Parts: sequence; structure tokens; C-alpha cells
Amino acid sequence: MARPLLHDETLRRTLLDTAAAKIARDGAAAVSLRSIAAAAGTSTTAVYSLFGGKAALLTAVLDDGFASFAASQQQAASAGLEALGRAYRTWALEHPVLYGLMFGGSLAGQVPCQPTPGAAEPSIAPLFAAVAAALPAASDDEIASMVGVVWGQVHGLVSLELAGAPAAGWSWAAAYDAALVRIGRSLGR
Amino acid sequence: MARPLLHDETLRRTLLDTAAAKIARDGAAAVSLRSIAAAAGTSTTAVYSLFGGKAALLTAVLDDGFASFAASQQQAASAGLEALGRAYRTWALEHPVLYGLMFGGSLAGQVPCQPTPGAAEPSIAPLFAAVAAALPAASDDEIASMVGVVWGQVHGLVSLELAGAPAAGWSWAAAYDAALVRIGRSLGR
DNA sequence: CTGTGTTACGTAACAGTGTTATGCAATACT
DNA sequence: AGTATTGCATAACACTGTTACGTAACACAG
Repeated sequence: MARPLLHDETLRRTLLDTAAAKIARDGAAAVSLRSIAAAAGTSTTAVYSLFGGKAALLTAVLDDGFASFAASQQQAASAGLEALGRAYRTWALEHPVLYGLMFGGSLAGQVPCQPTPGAAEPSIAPLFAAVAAALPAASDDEIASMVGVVWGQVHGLVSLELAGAPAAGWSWAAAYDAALVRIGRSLGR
Repeated sequence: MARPLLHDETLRRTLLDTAAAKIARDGAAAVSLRSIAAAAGTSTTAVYSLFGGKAALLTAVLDDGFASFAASQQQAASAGLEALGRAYRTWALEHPVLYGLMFGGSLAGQVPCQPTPGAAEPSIAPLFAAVAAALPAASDDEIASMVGVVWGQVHGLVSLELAGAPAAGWSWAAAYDAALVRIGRSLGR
């Protein structure tokens, strides 16, 4: 017997990148496995060998997204909580489809893909640290609850903006600014 | 010539209800037009006669959802802003899939259905009124921005909870309570 | 009551989807 | 060099939304 060929890492990255590009352009539901494989210069079975199927490929794209998002958050972490909030919105607006897949309703089963459990945690770790630093006297429960509040506020505004919810009489950017100011004030003292 | 048969309103409601039930149980992407038609005791072409296709049927289900949600909000409106917030979460938790379709990323093109423009506005009209009543001295812009902030906060927490986002160290219910208290405090005076 | 124009919708076909069984070429070790 | 082992192309499968066709049912005119 002989040690067989390993998976081709180059093809894996090519598939991942073309899939991510197509998904970002047309949305996850409008992208077919055949078109991804054809654009990558291979066949559908390669996806099954390398990932396991369309859902697994989407999941891999999603995990890549979480890594990119977490890196963006960690880079902004040193500049303070407000910078963290701005980086959050910036990344989301730059990757609208990906953000929707990561934190939107897709987890609820619209598209059969879900990130590996715990994939989102590194993304909010900087927020957790910032809140903890701003509230040195708070208990763990208070800090945790506050993280939920801040994350919910930031995600909610970004999510509504991305979903195209009607901003009748206000702009989402203005609401976002106001929310960041309110958060900063209530955490400052 | 003769005035022809009108569309069968009974069949329309049957299709709408079975579609809504199936979507609520299995998610929008997992439901096929054939299964809906079969469960309703008819054929797929009936859906095309009555609605125009699968996307149009989903849109109709969605519009029904907006009507139900708006009714729930308007009913809670008289009981104050905090009651409005609780009713918001209650409805969303009772209709998780529908809520995700209505306000989640589906508008961004994951599933090819979109509510009629302006469908969400009656839903937030009570919130708008409550904020305006709580801030009688505020300008229109300030009120509008505050509506965005509050809506974003409430939607964000509900959306993250529904998406199954990890609540590492807190519960979404507790964060929601804390957020409502914070909103009430900052609007109270 | 009969006839006719108009419509609702069942049947069946179509193009396209994700998935899978089969087979062949390429490889890494003996 | 030989051979076991794998990657992946080909082609079939079951399924999807959509649509052409045909039939049965109806509202009105005579």
C-alpha cells in the first residue's frame, strides 16, 4: 500500500474564493454549485471531496467571514469602544450578504448552512473586553448583560439598515451615531 | 360573452394558511411549492393563477405577517413604551421564522421574496407615537433619530436571540430587560 | 334551456438544482 | 516498475420552480 494523494489546497482556496465572490454579488440562494465549480474550473464532485456538499461550502465561506470580521474588530480594539462600533458597521456595510448570513436569520434555517458553534465569540471578545474595562466596578453579570445590550444595539441598527428597512424621517447613519454617543455616555460614568 | 368566474377566495386563504404553517415549521427555503399545493388539496398551477408564483406566495404570507405584527403593536400601544417593547419580543418569539423573513436578511436576496414597500411602517407607527409622546420638547429630527435607536436596540436583541447567537455569560431575556430599562430611563426625563 | 366565450386548474413536460454511483487518470510508496 | 489509493470528470438520479396544453366549470345571451 502507499500513502495516497492529499487534498489539493490550491483548489480548495479557489473554490472558497469564487464561492465567496459569487455569494457577495448575487446572494447565497441564487448561487448554484454548478456555477461555482465551473467558475473555479472544476466539477461539482470536487466540492464534495473537499468540503462535503453545498451546505458545507457555504459554512466554510461563513467561517472565513467570521475570521475576517474578528480580525477587523481586534484591530480596532485598541482605539476604544466607539472605534469598535464604527469598525463594526464599516465591516458589515462592506460585506452585506456575508454579514446577513453570519448574524441574520439564515441560521434559523432559510439557507441550509450554519457556522461552526462558537464562531462568533472571537468577534465579540474585543467588545467584551472594552465593556469590562469601562465598568471596572461592575459585577460579571452586569458586564455580561451590558455586552448583550450594546451588541444588540449595534447589530440591530446595522441589520435594519442592511435589510433595507424604511428609515422614514431619519438616516441609519445618524441613528447609529446617536446610539454610539448614548452608549459612550452611559458607559463613561 | 359573459362575465367569467372570479378567483376562488377560499382556495386562496387555504393556500396562504398552509403555506404559512409549513414555512413556520420548516423554514422558507425547505418548503416546496408542490408540497404546499398538495397539502392544500390542489395543484401548483393554482398558485400561479392566484398569486403568480412561489415568490409572490411568500410575499403574500409575509404581508400577512406584517399585518399581524402591526396589530399586536397597536394593541400594546396604549399600555406604554415598555409594554410595546415586550409585545415586540413576544410576537417575534412566537413567529421566529416569519420575523426573520420580515426583518432579517431575506430582504437582501437570500430568498426571492420581498414585502410590499412600506409594509413595515404601520408596525413601527406605535413606537414612533410613544417616543414622540415621551419627548414632547424634542425636534422632529431628534425624535426620528431616537426611534431609530430604540427600534435598532429592540430588533437587534430579538434578532440575535432568534439567530441563536451565543449568549456567553448572559441571557438574552436579561439583556432585553436591561435594555428596556435603559430606554425607559433615558426617555423618562 | 341551450350555446358560447371565458376562466380555473389538473396533467405533463421542461430546464435547472443538489446529490451520488461509476470509472479513469494521477499519484506515493514498496 | 508495480500497485494500492485517491481526486475528480462523466453521467445519472430525484427534486425543484415554471410553463404549454387541455379539460371541466361557470356566467351570461339568445
